[in-house]
Amino acid sequence: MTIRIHDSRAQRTVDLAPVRAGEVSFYVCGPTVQSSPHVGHLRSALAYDVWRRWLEHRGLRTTLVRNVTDIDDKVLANATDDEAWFALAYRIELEFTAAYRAIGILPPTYEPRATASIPQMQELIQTLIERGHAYAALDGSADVYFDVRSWPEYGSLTRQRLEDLEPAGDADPRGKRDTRDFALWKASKADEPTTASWASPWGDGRPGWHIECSAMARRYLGDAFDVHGGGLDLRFPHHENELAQSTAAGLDFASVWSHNGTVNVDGEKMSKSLGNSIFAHDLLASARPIVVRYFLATPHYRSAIDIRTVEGVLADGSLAEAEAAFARIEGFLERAGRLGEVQVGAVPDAFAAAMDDDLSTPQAVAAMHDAVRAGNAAIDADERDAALAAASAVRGMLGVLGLDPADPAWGPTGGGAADAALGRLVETLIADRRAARDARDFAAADRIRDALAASGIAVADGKDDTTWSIA
RNA sequence: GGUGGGGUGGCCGAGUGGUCAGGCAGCGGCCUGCAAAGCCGUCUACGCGGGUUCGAAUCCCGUCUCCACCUCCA
Repeated sequence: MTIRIHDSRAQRTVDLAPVRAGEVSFYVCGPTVQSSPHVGHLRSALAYDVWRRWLEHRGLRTTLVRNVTDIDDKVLANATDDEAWFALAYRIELEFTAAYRAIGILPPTYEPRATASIPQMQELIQTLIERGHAYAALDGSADVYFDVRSWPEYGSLTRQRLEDLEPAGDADPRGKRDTRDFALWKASKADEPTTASWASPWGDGRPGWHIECSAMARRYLGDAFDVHGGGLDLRFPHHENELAQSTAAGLDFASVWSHNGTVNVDGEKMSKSLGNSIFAHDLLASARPIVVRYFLATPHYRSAIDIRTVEGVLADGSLAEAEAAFARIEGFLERAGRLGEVQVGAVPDAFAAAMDDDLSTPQAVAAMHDAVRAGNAAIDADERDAALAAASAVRGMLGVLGLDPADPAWGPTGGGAADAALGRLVETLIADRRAARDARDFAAADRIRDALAASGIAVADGKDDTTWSIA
């Protein structure tokens, strides 16, 4: 078994060769906790959650670090007199945690906050200065910049030549040797709260955006690790700068650079200026959480996902299609469940081969639908064993994808006095309808069915029994 | 201008040389008292123009076009 993964730096799909045998280490860029989570954040975290589940399924131990950037220009900008920057950051962090959990994303192995690794960042900066790749600002401020001209490999991740790049806009260029140099350490400014300032050898200040990831990846995963992941939009400048910092400091850093695709809405990139951002809250209000996960996990993790609405209604476009497709799978498991207990079975070879090949979930999901169809056909043909075998394979595949409806993560499936009362009521009506049908009084039978339908309850007549479900 | 990724049937979305992706929607059939669900069958494909090849969505050349990044962004 060889697992292949696409490396953005090499621009090709490579065999995954862990730095430490039997263990795969991931560093994934998490959010800057400045405003509520949107679909793009969910998609990115989900992509690496599925990676992790698959690798674990293959018997590899995984360590996944996903950071929380809790100090940043925007965090400071969004703070108010009533809500300090650290209070804002924590409130938003909790929103992220809730959104991740809602769609079944497992907590990372570690989830470090940037503010808890300031000494490690300073150590890295010091190393860069000593090696001649960073310098204190020329204007006497406490700023420290990375010297891009000192590092010939700068630009190698995104294959850009220095001359083609535009100036980095992260600080007053007067203190820079080159406008494309970027900040490692940012001097405290008069209008910034003292709580957002740390002492350093170069003066009070706070870390630049990129250094935190280099420092935390090293702290939790070591000088060399396997996969650095994140959204495609982070490739430049963020990942380019991370790579430059870490390698210029003498670290091996990540073996593979992985980038997940972005999320668009009706063909346009989500952005605040267009006013078309879809927040996790919107998505979860428009579809069941498990369907949201199905919707986000089914396309390949490197392709763009386009969320289509129907005249702006989120629930009616591609989410509705996902609901229909997933309901088909659930319906099969439900029918099979009436024949006997459905175990969590082994995944078919086609599914495993697809997942091994750079996590090709579209093909893996196709294999799952094939099993659903075969299982449904077996039910129709009264082949109980074949039906249950197909169902257990489907459960196995769903489990790996984090989509098993029976997983407690999706909440209790029924139970409670109200559910029990509803069940008895519906069963009574169904018995009445059965009596009417036996008497060939179809008008009465249809009245009962219509009444149930009007309450959102669908009935379906099988060969020997009638089942019902809440639509 | 630089870097990277696309253009596949009504819609979404796989597929790097030769049998089928898969889903949603449609149509026909089976099943049903009628439905629903399910199963079977089925239609419209590979941006355009050349080329290589016995054979191309898949390789080569040209061309049109869309998008992302280069500026905070998962």
